[in-house]
Amino acid sequence: MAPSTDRKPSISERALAAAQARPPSGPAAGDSENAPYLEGLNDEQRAAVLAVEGPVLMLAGAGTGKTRALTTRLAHLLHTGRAQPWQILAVTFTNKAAREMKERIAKLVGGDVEGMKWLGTFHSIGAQILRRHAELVGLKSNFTILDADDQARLAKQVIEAANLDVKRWTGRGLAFVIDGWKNRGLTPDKVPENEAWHFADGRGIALYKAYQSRLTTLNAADFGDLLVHNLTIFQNHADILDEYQRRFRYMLVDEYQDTNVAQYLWLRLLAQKYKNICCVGDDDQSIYGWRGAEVENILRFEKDFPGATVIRLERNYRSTPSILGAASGLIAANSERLGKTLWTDLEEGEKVKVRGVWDGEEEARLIGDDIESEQLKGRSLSQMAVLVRASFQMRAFEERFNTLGLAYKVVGGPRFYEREENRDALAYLRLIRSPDDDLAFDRIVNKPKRGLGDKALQTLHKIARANDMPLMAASRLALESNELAAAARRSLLNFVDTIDRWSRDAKDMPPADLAELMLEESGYIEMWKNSKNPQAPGKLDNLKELIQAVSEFETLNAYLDHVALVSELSESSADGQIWLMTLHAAKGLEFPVVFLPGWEEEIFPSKRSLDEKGNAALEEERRLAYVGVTRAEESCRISFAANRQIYGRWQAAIPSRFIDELPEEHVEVMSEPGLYGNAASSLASHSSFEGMKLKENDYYDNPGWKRARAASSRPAAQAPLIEGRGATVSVSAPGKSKFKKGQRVFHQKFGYGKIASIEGQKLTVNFEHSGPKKVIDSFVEAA
DNA sequence: CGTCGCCCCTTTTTT
DNA sequence: AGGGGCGACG
Repeated sequence: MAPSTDRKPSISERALAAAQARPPSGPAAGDSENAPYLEGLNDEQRAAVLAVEGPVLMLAGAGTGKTRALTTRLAHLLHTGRAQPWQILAVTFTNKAAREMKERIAKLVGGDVEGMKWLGTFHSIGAQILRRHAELVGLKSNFTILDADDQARLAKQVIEAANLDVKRWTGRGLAFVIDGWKNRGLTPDKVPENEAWHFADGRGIALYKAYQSRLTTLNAADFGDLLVHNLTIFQNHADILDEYQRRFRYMLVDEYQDTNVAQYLWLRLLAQKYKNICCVGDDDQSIYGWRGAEVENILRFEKDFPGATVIRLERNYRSTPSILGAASGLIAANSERLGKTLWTDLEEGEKVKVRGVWDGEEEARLIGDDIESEQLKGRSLSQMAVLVRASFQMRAFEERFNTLGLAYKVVGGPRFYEREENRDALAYLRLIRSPDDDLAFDRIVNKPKRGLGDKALQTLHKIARANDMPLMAASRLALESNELAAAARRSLLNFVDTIDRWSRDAKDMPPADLAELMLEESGYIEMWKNSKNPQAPGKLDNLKELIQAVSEFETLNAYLDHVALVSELSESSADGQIWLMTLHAAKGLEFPVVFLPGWEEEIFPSKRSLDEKGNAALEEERRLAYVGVTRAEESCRISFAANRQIYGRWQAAIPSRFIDELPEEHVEVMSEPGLYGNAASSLASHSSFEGMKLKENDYYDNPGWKRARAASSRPAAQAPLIEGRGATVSVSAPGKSKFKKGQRVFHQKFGYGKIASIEGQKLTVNFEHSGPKKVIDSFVEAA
């Protein structure tokens, strides 16, 4: 693929020229357009580095060397003395991105990035600022940061307190609605009246208020608060805003397409003074709309910052033309785009492979086989990744990899700190740091059992509510009254005293020692040692690991903040391990070989996105597919299964519409490897491609296909077929079924059933054993 | 007070 | 399929 002739280099070239023409301004001691770190950058990247003054929007396609341009830009700012490390605000979206940026800058400028204390995620920087001014929003600086679980728990309490039906109105539901408001920067007083109906028949805003007031009592902030409180402080205290505006001479924002309104407002406030803000993003990779991200932010940048320099990075260094072509064809189906033309000089390479399989197990087996054969060809495991839509899809692969003895590494899998024992341990630590943390108190006051059961707890809650005080304080009050039974009182006294003692210990003890002491003395470790729960040994191991993690921090505060904001153990190196992760987690990464399983309707695109009205959600799914394909450098292998187990039930699956959208010229349809010799396989897939322009529903009628699955040990006569765009298959195209309503049919997985309705080739069949299901007609035969 | 068993929901995606 | 929540029992 060659650069198209009508690209518009003019903007970036102009920017480059302008940047070069501008005499070094400010204390630009070593300013130079020939600095060594600029070597090897292309013109656009260079422009992005050198256009330091004023607003800059960098539209960077996948694999165009965005991070390189970005980190070089930072190095340039530092190197030329335009800014001290602490005068630069650099925000990323994920911890991973922040870490990577730090490392790369360190390489460029040598070691000294520690001074860059304002490089981090929105949330970590928001938390940092909030700690300094917490009292202005009614918190203490040692406030607790709640995670999603605590948040839902608290929301549930609020719902209960309002005497609403907890079954009908869940804590998670309320937390979700409140999150939505916070994502838009709305405090309870700013939520439009008519949105009260978003929850509990019009009580939404009142509940939001109650929730916030509970948070204040608990001395806690949820994720959304970290930014919204910042906004409140900035808006109410001009002097503080001014201080930060002055501090941040240069601002840099990564993944700008993923920012939500609150983040946008936050950035705009901070940038008002110098307007040296550089936002980097790619509208085609916006995949966090569900979390409140607004692509509009990127689309209106030039309006917000008039005179902004816009630079496009369109030269892709990562993927082969086939992969790029497939991805471009796919994303072209979206309507709301700024539009970009990626190009590359790399060699053609292999086509994107698409493979249909019988079910999820077979898919995992074949991918496992592929991985092993790549390994035999000398590819290391860490060069390969399996990217799934949702984490429940990982299990099949983990099982298969375990069977094969392949080392794999899950990114963003079950979270370490979400496990029961670790959350308990953290609750102990949290209570030491912030005695007002009722959620922590509730969690561990009777764990291990201390004879403080429901009865006692209810009394404590009652006292706490009556006096509007935290449970810890209520406990002290209760000890001076007669409201508790004697045994409970003794036990509570002991508990409170112990907490007090630990709090004193905490002052002059390394946090890891404290953690160990607490877990021992509280009897918590003992509790698991005595437990006959089969998972107990593992839990004890996790607790050890947790103490180990604490030991990497100097203060308890630092550790707890880290846990709240990072929520993962530091990653072990992935040498010699296959990567297994969600598509979301894969953003920003690249791998020579990428497997994309599960491309089926209702999985990918997800059911939820299909249920949504309008096509915004569907377009986001498509962007996610685009992200997936563009992770691949050399080989991209998509697969789909005809049957999938979901919620423990077998479902017939339909190939994803995204498969149809891949341009034919970049796709190769594969049959099942291992069933063919290599030569035969490529022959089969080639001839199939030609021969495959069969009648529409022949794809599933293809006897080879069917046979392959009936007896998967027997070579299929012909590859499963998929045609390119247009003529396809078509699962989605209307066709006529050869069956009649009411007819009795047989399906290999579901057995016998009667056809209830027919819609094109999609049948709804009432199976005798497995109930009503939708299946493709070619999967059943007349019975 | 603790254990058993039934029923419900779950599966997006992350800070 | 699996886990959590809740009610019924010991």
